[in-house]
Amino acid sequence: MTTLTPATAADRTGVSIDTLRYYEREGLIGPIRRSAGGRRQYTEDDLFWIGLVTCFREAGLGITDLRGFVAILRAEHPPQDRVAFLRERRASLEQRVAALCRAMEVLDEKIAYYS
Amino acid sequence: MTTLTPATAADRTGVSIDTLRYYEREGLIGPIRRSAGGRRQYTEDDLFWIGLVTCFREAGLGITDLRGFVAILRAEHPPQDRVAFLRERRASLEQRVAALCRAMEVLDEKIAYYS
DNA sequence: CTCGTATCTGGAGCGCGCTCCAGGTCAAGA
DNA sequence: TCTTGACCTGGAGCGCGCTCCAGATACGAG
Repeated sequence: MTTLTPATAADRTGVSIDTLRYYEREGLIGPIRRSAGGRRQYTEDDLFWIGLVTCFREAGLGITDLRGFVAILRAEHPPQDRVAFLRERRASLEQRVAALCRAMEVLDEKIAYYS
Repeated sequence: MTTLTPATAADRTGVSIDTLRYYEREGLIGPIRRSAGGRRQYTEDDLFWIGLVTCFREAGLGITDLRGFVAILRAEHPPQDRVAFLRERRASLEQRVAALCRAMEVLDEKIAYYS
């Protein structure tokens, strides 16, 4: 199975090497497999997971939130706990969208005023 | 004209006194009128403006962004500049919404999977 | 084998957005 | 008048999310 160097993984994901190591330290990804000499070897699965993390980071979730997310998806929580957790997260994202929409309404109002 | 103490303004806006002073230092609000003794006297207009700032902060805009917003709305920029600026801001908010939607789609997928 | 580059680790540093603190001032009630 | 509490200022401190650094190690090219 082909693996990727940190540089390649960083390039493919758009996340810096330092940040990849930081995410790993924080338990958001990995632990990434190592070569005999200790160098990280990223797999395509790792990249996919990094993509998920990035997606949530871009949506504004904090590191702690993501740690919870990772824990839920990995650990042996009963399915209903997972669903409840995921719905909670979804609701908080909806609230963020609502806040954004309020701000956009204000902007639209100002735009209309100056147009 | 009736004015409000810092405590009341904080209470009415949901923004802490420290943060109100911080916003004022950063030029996001005010400058707030002072009493003879130097105490701040907030007006209803001030509260309205604080509400705007809060709205944008909740939408995730940074202090620097808001300073730009304030500058545009206050200063003598030509209307077309203002409109261009406001449209730019709106576009970046739309991108945030898009990022949130992507994250929500991932969540929905997981929710469906565990349901 | 040697060189040069990539990577490793632990820890320090940084920008943001507050938040808190010390030490002093103002003002309303007893 | 005296007390008490809200408020003032300047500046330090803090949590987050990286980002950078030093010094050591791995490893592919020549």
